[in-house]
Amino acid sequence: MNRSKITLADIAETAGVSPATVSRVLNGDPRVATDRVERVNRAIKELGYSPNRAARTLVTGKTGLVAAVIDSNLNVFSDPFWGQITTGISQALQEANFSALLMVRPLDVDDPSVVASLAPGQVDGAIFFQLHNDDTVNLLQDMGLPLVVVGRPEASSKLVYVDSDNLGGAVQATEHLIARGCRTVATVAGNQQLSSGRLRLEGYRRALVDADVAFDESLVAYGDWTDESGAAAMGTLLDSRPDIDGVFVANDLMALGVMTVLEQRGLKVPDQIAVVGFDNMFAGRLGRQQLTTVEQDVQGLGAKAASMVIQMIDGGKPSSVVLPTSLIVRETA
Amino acid sequence: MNRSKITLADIAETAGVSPATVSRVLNGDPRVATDRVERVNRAIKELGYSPNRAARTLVTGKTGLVAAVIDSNLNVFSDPFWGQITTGISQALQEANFSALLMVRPLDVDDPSVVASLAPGQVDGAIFFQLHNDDTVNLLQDMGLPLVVVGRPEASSKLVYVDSDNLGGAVQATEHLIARGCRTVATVAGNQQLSSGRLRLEGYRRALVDADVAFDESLVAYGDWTDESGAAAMGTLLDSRPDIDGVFVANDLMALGVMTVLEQRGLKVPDQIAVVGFDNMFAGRLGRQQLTTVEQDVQGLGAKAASMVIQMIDGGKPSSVVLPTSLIVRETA
DNA sequence: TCTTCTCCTGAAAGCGTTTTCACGCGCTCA
DNA sequence: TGAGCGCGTGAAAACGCTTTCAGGAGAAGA
Repeated sequence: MNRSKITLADIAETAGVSPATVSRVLNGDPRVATDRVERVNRAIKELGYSPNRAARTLVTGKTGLVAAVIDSNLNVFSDPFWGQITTGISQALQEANFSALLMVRPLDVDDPSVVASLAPGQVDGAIFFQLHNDDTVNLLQDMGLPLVVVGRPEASSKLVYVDSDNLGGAVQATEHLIARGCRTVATVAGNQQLSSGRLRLEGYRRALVDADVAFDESLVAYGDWTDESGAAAMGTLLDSRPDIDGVFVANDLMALGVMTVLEQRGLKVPDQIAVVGFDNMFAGRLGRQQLTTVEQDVQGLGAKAASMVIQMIDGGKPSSVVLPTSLIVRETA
Repeated sequence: MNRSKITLADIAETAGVSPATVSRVLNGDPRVATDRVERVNRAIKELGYSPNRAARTLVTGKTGLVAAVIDSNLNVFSDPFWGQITTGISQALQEANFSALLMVRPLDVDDPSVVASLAPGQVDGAIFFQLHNDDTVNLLQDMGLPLVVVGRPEASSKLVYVDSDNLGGAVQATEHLIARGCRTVATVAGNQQLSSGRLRLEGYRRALVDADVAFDESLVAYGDWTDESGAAAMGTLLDSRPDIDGVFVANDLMALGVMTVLEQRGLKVPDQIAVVGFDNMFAGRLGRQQLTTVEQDVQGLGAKAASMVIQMIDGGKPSSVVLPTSLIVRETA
């Protein structure tokens, strides 16, 4: 049970070879004679040895660590996707023998601590989540840190990102509503501080324009992604525009609120008013129906981000990626 | 911009002192003359130096890392709490100058890789999430790894854990139903593989017994935490026992399904049937009402786990903790 | 047979810190 | 005034690994 201190030297001794040889075996150097490889591996297994990361890092300069950085000012906390994304990241990193370092920090203040934690030599790369401002990230990039952003940075930014096709998904959703015959299509938009919120609204607008329908401000209401805010937004919308016969809701949680309001007002879904959500968060029914929604591959988002960062660490220059979304037609539209 | 290689030796040189002195300043050794401290700090700022973790780890033997380990066989992924817990952990660790290492791995197979990643010297401590089997964890504990479990391990286990008061919360919820006059209280239980599922069911049972109501198997249906399964369970329940006038649902997502079914069947909530959930996941309305539910402090759970692990790293022997839950009475019961 | 390669191996340097140890200095206390 | 003390400092060893370098043993070529 005293695994306390088994070093490479120990196993060199019991295997009767030099430390250098052990190191070579560990790193798969093909030049070592097979019988020695055998002896070394046996010794490793026997003594239950595992190499000391710190020592290895010290000489190679590679930490084997990739940081996943979340702006704590952002409430991604309660987002159910957060778990899936981190899972995607963690597993993809793991397969490439990296570990994920989790950092939930305020990014907007000029906090030197986050920069220090990510300075060269501390981690090999980093993945940032949808940020308010890019300053810190740009600084780190200039310092030579391989990094990718999950979500969409400012258009002018040079940052490499990976994102779901929020725009395309919103277009699909809205087109679907138009195609099924809705004449007055409204939207409950999400937080416009976030690129996902902006793009889903823009997709709605674009689909309308493409269908030669004028964009009408009075058909847009804003929520903050919560079910509550969705309900409130839908209420406002209906009060001013009772003629609405279709609504694209920027996420499923708000759609939950929307469905509730529609039921309270006795509006039949989808006959009187059709509803499309975004996220595919609920497998089951919302009110009387199953929600038609846009699905995104959240775990894939994380995995992609991880593989891109690894690519950059290996000296590659991957370009930004937008992952496709797909419309899942169920009962509400 | 060439932060590439600034070492302690560099700043020793520009400050005109020995490396040893710089190290002492870095570690707040009080014995260094104030003017030298001043000189050193100036040099540090000037050169933008930050100490190399690996080198430090190598000599001190402390990594400054705490692993957060999740069984990937478990689908905590989609659990919205996962984000909050990790946030709690990450922030609490950060305050104590530790970093969180995220590991999503299969724990039930005899995977040596997870043990190797957590062997002494790789991390200072670990936090495990509700596990199916304790073998790996016990092994690591025997190897001297400071660790705490989030969730409830087997009763016989020696593991230190932190958990919400699932039992107490369920008792509260059920008592509330009884107190408001429900005569036939059913429950939609969660996954019985998980301690939370078992304890919430047990709490329901205990509250009944305490109120001198016989526990009746036909009033129990099982779901798997999803809204779909909640709806199915409630349907089954009502088919066999139309006399039910109150139901404790083991989580809010299933309660969402339950509410839908009740509405479909035209049952008035809470007059004909009262509903209490668990988790306080939805701020808004479910169907026509706002859900009465049991709230747990998820982020606090993570923070507590982190502080306990730190305590253990510092040589302490914290005992297990059960965090209180509270009943939030709204409209459905 | 003697050189020249090739192949495998070990010795040793070095990665950037912390920490022990010893030293010199200026005091205080007999 | 001399012994002793505490304090601040630097030299150097150590942490566990990788990697360069050089050497020894054969094999191949002359």
